[in-house]
Amino acid sequence: MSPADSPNASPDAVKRSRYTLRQLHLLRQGSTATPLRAIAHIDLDAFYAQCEMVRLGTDRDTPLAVRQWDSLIAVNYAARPYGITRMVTTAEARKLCPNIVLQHVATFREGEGGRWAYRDDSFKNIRTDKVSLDPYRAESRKILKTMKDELERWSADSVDEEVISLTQGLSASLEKASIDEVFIDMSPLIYRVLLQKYPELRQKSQDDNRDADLPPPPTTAIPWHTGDSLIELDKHEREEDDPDWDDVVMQIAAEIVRSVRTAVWNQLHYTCSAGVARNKMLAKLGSACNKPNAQTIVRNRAIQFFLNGYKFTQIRMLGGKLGEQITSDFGTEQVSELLSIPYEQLRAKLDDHTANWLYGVIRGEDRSEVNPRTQIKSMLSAKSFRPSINSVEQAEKWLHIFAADIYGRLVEDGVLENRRRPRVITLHHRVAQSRSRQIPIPGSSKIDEDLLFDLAKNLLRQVVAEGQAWPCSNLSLSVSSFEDGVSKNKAIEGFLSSRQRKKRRIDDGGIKRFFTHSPFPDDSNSAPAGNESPPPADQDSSNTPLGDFEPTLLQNTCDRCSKVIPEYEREEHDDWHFAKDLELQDRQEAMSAQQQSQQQTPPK
DNA sequence: AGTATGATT
DNA sequence: GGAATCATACT
Repeated sequence: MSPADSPNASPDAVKRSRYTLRQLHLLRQGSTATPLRAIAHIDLDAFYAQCEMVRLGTDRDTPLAVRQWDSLIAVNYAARPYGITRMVTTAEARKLCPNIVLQHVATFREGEGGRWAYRDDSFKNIRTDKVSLDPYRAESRKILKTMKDELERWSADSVDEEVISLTQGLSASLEKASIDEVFIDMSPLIYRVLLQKYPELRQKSQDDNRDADLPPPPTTAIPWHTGDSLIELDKHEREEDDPDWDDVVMQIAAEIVRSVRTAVWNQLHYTCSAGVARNKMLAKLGSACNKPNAQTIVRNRAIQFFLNGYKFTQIRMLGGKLGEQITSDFGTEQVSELLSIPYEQLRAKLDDHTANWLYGVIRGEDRSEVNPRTQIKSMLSAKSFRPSINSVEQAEKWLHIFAADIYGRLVEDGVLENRRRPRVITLHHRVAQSRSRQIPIPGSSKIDEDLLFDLAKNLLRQVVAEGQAWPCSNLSLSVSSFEDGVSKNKAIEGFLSSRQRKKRRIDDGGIKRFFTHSPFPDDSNSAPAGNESPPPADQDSSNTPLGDFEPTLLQNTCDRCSKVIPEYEREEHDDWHFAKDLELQDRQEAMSAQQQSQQQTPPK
C-alpha cells in the first residue's frame, strides 16, 4: 500500500506470461488442473425472505422476515439494521421493529388434501401443520433456468468464424449446490472469449512447444467494473505491475457473472452475491464477503492475503468436528498460524488424506470439480414433535402428509413422464437416538401417493416392532437412489458395454458429458433449439491423455456428417453423434408422453 | 443397510 | 437455535 517504497517498477517486469499454452488449453475441458480456471459461487441474498418479498410484492426497503412457528428462518437486509437475526423470536422481532412483515412459511394441514397453502393461522398449528418449502423450490428452479439461459447466451454469441469453429459447443457448467446456491465453471466460456479478443492466442499447437510461456497480455491495466470488489493483493504483489492472463481471466469471469446476476434481477427481481476465483473453495468464501447484491473477486495474486485473514473453521468441511479437532491439535483457529506448521507435523496428528487436503486448502488449493448437476438425489419430508407423539395412529397421520408431500415433488420431478423414479424409501425415527429403516420401491409398480403411504406404514411397523418406539420426537420419510427413465438408461448401458470400459478420456462420466442440460422441455416453455454442431476437428492434443503425441496424419471422413475427423478425435466424435441421437429420441418420447398426460395444471 | 457429519435458510 | 433439507463418507 505504499508507493513510496517502490522506487522503480522493475523495467523488465513481465516480458512473458507465467502461464503456458497447455494451461490455457486446459480451460476448454473444465480441467481442474489449470491455474487459469474461473469458478463462481452465486448465493441468493436471504433467499426465503426474498421469495416472500417477490410473492407479496413488498418494497425492497420494507423489513421482512420469514417465520416458522415462533422463530425466524430468514431475515431480509432491510430488517437487519434493527438488530433482527435468525435467532430472534417473533415477539422480539416485533419489539425491535414494530412494522416488520412476518410471513409464515406455507404449510400442509392434516385433512386438507395433501396440498400446501399459505395460511394466516399456521403459526398456531404446529401440532397439525407441516412446513412446506415448495414455493422456494419453485423459485429456485426459475432462477436456475434464468442463469442457464444467460450463460447459453454467452456461448452462443460470438462473431468471428474462426473462433466459432475452434470453440463450438463450449459452455459453462452449473452445479446446484443447494436451494439458493450455485457453482459455475466458466472456464470453457472464457477460453472462447479469450480467443475472440486476443487472436495471438489462436496458435496451432503443432509448431509450438505447449509448455512454452504464453506471450503477455497486451494490456497494462485491467478494466474492472466499479461494482467489483477486489480482494487486496498479497504483500509482495503490486497493483502497478502489469497484469498476466489470470487477471484477464478473472475480469472476463466477473463480467459474465455480472450479466448473470443482472439477468436474475431484471427477469425475476432477485438479488444475489457472488464470489469469483480460481476454485470452488475460494469462490465460496468470496461470495460471502460483500452482501447483499455485490460480487467479490479473488485474484490469484490475492489468495494468500485473502486466506490469511480467516479462521480455517470458516472453510468448507472445517466448520464442524474436524475443525474442532484441528483447533485443539494445533492450538489455533487462524489460517496464518496453521501455515507455519510443516507438513510432517500435520501428518503426525491427522490421517494421510486429511493432512494432505488441509495442507493444500489453507494455501488456496482446491481441485474439486464443478459437478454439472441440477437434479436432486433424494427427497425428504420431516417433522419434529414438540410434545412427542405416542402412538401408531398419530404417526400414521404424519406419514400421510409425508407421502403427499413427496409425491407432489416427485410429480414435479417427472415421475409421471417416467423421467426419473426413486428406488428406495426410508423412514427415520427418533426417540433418544435416531434409527432408520429402508426398503426398495418395487420397480414394477406405479408410484403414487397410496404406494408411498403403504410402504411407509410397512416401515413404521418394523420400527415399532423393535421396541422403544415411543415417545417419538422426530419422524421423517425420504426417497432416494433415483434412476433415469428406462429408455435413456438402457441406451446408455448399451453404449458403455459397447465400449467395453475402454479407457475413457479425461475427466468424466462418459456419454453423460454431452448432456449439459436436461434434454427434455421444461415445464412451461420452449422449443428446444436444434442448432448444435458436432465438436470441431481440433488440431490440439490436450484432449487426449497422450499429451504431445499427435498422430496428425490419420484422418477420416465421418459418414454421418461428412466432416473430416483426425483419428484421435474419432471416438469422441462418434460419441457426440450417439448422444445427439439419444437426445432426439428422448425428446420425442417426452413430447408424446406429455401429450398423453392431460392438462391437470397444478395450483400455482 | 444403517449411522454420522456437515452445511444451508 | 431449532426445523427442514440435502449430500457424502464411514462402517
